[in-house]
Amino acid sequence: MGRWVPGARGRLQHAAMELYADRGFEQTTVAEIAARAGLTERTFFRHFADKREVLFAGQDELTELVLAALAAAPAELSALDAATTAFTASAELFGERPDGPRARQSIIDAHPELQERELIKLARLGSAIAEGLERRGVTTAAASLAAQGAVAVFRTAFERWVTADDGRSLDVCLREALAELKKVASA
Amino acid sequence: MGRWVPGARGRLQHAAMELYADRGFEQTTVAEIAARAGLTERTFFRHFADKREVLFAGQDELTELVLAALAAAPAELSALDAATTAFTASAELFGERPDGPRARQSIIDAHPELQERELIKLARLGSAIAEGLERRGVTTAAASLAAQGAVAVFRTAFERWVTADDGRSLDVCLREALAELKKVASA
DNA sequence: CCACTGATGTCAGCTACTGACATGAGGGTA
DNA sequence: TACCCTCATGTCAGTAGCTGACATCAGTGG
Repeated sequence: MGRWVPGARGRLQHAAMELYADRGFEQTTVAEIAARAGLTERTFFRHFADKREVLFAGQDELTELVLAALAAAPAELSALDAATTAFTASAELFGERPDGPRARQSIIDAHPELQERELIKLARLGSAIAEGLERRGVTTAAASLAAQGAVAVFRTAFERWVTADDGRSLDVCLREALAELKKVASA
Repeated sequence: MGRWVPGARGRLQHAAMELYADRGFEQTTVAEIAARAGLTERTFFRHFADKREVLFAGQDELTELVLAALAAAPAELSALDAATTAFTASAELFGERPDGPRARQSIIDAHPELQERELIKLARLGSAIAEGLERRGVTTAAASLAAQGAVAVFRTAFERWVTADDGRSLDVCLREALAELKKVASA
């Protein structure tokens, strides 16, 4: 057996989720999270840049998935269609049932500091998508607007998927939201 | 003459802008800002909730201006058109020349922590606009998407206005960006 | 047998932020 | 004039997020 129990990072994430959900983000200290994970505060900050980041560890994978899907999208799709469709690939990350994402999202929704972090992650994702669109030949301005539109569609779809009781897939929600955005923009 | 030099709040804002611009946001301590303004650290936190908020003091006025303009917009305008046009009223806040806003924006652009704050302010502005649209009879989903679209248009237009050398007005930039979004969404 | 690596622990320190209490000029009132 | 009340600011002590420097020691490879 090794010197340390393996999976420190995962234990920290798990402990943080539980404590943030139980007593709230501000009422939880990093020392408490570390203790619950059987580690020290210093180790927490070696795995995560700050107290919020522990909830956003999967974000980079999301970006990679979406970018790969975007690069693989048929060339004849419009910028907005391509970007939105690329989000379909994110289902691979979230899984079939929205239960897990729902728990995490309810923590974020309850704490403005966490919303700030989520927003900048989404903004960066949007910038990455815009770059991906430019690589497809879309002009800079159009790419930026299409990317922001796609992110708005994703947010809407994700919220609906997480909230809804019916078993609609994220994919279906994305298509619905995309259609609504197009309708809104052409009215 | 009073016990204190008046204008404490303004002095704090001014000192913070200068120091953030000079040595960067993280390298500036609140104690230094307060000292430059002839006050104490404690007083800084009585005027501003945290170290970032000092740069975002005018945000509430922006929201009020835009909401008022939205309420006054002709009923026959589409949701997206109404929301975008409402941003025209913000010119009253920014002034004719982009020099002031440009300085502030370059500070924000250089510091992720400040971008986070800016993003949540914009998100809240978007939510407020969505509510305003619902009051005009737009459905919840369409209102949310139109509001996010309008915010994206505003961001694009604002950046262009602040960056550009030519003397294009914010108003013109808004119209351009709106046309581009519509084009992107209908392609 | 030894040197090196790398995840973790320990410790000291800075700074953002907060609560509790003190201060004292301005202004109103008897 | 004497009194008191308000309220922006000061003072002080304390919590907690976060960092740098250094120590520890199982595993690994030579």
